[in-house]
Amino acid sequence: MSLRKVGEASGFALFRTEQTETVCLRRSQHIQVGRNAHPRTRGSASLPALIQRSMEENELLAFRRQKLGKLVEQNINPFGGRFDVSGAIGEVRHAFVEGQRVRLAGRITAHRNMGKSQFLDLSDVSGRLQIYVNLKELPPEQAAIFELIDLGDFIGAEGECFLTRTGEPTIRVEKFQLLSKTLRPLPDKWHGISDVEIRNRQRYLDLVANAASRDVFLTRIRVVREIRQFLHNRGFLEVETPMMQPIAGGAAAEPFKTHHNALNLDLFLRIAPELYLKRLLVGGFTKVFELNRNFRNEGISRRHNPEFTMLEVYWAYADFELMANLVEEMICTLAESVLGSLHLTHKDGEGNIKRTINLSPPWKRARYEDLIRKIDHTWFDRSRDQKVAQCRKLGVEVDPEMQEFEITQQVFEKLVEEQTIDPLFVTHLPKELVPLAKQNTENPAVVDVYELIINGQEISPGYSELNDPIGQRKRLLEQVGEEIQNLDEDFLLALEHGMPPAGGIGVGIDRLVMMLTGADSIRDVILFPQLKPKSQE
RNA sequence: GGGUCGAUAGCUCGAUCGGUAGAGCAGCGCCCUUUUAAGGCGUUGGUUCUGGGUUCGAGUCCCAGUCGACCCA
Repeated sequence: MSLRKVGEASGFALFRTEQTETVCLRRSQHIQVGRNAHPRTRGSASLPALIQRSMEENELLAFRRQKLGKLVEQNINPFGGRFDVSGAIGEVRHAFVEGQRVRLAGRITAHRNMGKSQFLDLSDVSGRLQIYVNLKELPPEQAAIFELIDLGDFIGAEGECFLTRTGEPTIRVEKFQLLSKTLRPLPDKWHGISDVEIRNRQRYLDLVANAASRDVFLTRIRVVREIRQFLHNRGFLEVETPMMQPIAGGAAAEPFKTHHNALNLDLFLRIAPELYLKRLLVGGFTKVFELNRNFRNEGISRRHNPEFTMLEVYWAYADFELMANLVEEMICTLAESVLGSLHLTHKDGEGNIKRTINLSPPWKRARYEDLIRKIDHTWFDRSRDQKVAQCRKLGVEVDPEMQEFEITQQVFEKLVEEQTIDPLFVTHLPKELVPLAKQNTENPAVVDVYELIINGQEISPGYSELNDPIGQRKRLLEQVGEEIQNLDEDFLLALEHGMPPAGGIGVGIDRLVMMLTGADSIRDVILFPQLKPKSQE
C-alpha cells in the first residue's frame, strides 16, 4: 500500500504536505548515532557525555536519558530516520479495513500495559489510532527494545488491521522501529495543558495535549484555504506586495522600523498592503487580493497581536455594496464548508453556551447615523458639551481632548459595536473616520463604506475606494500633518496615471477565526503569539 | 502606563487561624494475553516564581521584582 493511495482515498490532502516537510526537516537535522555512524553528535561533545551531563537534573529526565544510553549501547539509533507510512494516522484510521497491512508512525500518547498484551495510542495532528503489541509475538530483540520505549516517543509500526472485542480499530504490531526518543515527559494525558502561559509559549505541548486547540488551528488552516479557493473561483488573483516599505501607509498605525544595510535605508514593516494593491489596479489588474501579515507597533491585548493576518481584496469597477455582498457570501461559504453550519455556538470551558451567532443571509445593513440615533435620537442636535454630558449618562467614558466625531465614535464602539453579535454592515460612516474612501454623492459628510461587525468586533471594512488623485493628495496631507516625509508621493504618482473606481475590503483573519471558533483571545488563534520573553537569571 | 487577580512535584490541583507541603496522573518496582482516563500492590519525586522583611515558626502576612490573565487608558 502506498502513501499516495491512502491519502487520495481519505481526502486528507492537508496532511500530506506537512509530512513531506517533516521528512525534509528530519533529514537536515539528522544526528548520526548508532548502527550506521560514529557515536557522536554533530557538536563536539560525545553522546554519552551529553547523556551524563543532565542526569542530575530530574529523576524523570534521568530515567529517559538512561534508556537512551541503553539504546545506544545496543546500537539502536534513538532518533531514527525515514519510515515510509501508509498515511497520516487520521488517514489510516479513515481508510481502515480489517485484515489490511499498514505502516504508520506517530507519537505514543497512551500506554495500557496488560502484561504480555499492551495497547498504545499513536497520535499526530490528524488523529489517534490504537496499536496492539504482544511481546511474545515480537522478535526477541524487538521485545527488548520495546522495554525502553516511553510515553511520548515516536515509533513506526507495521502490522495488520483488526478490531478488538470492544470494536476499537487497532493495528497488531509485527515490527516496530523507534523513530525518536523523547527526553522529557509529556503533559497529563487527561487534563492536558491548562496553563495559558505554557500553552502559548510552548505551543507544541498545547497541540500534542489539547485536542480543542488542535481543532482551532485546523479550523484556521481550512478557513485560510477556503478563502483562497473562494477568491480564486471568482477570478481574483493572489499577489504579494512589499512587507518592507519606505513609507508605512494605508492605515493609521505606528509601524515597526528596520534598516537595509546595503542601501543604508530605513524601512518599515507594512501596516497595510493597500497602497501597493491599488498600484496594481493602476497597472490593469481588475481583481486582486493579498492574504498575509501586517505589523503594528502597538499594545498587545486580548484582541491585538503586533503581527496579524489580513486579507485585502480590490475589485475594479465595483463599489462598497458589491464588496459587502462578496464578503457576506465569502464568510457564509466558509462557515458552511469549514463548520458545516451558519449557526455558531460559542461555549465556555465547562461546555455552557456563551453566545450564539446567526450568520444566515441576508445580513442587516444600517447607516452609522441611524444606529447612533437609535441610542439617543437627539444626539446630533446636541452641542459638543451636551454630548460629553450625555456620554456620562450612557456610561461611556470620553477623553476631554476628543473631537466631536471621536466622541460619537466612542458611543458607537461601546454601545453598538460591542453589543452586536449577529452580522451587521454599518454604512455611511462620517468621512473623518475613513480618510481613504469615496465621499457619498448625496451627502458629502459621509463616505461610501461599510464596516462589518460580528461577535462584538469589527471583522471587515469595505470601501468604494478613492481614485481621484487630487482629492487623495488632500486627504493624505491632512493625515500626515506636519510629517510631510510620510506622504507617499510614489503612490500619488501612480494615481495620477489613472486608477479605475474600485471596491476594496480588508478582513481581519485572526478575528474572523475567533468569531468562527469562539476563541476569546487572539492568542488562542495564533500559533505563536507575541509574548514578553521570560527573564533569564 | 494604571488597577485587580494569579504562579505549589513533569502535568492537573489541594494544604483550615501562620504550626510536619499532600492527592490523582505520569515515573520507578512487581502482577496481569483484547485494554482504552485499563486494573491491583508497593514506591520515588518539592528553590511552594525570584529577592528582601515580620515572626519562635511563612506556601500562607508585608515590601520589591519577574512573568501571565482580565479590566481600564
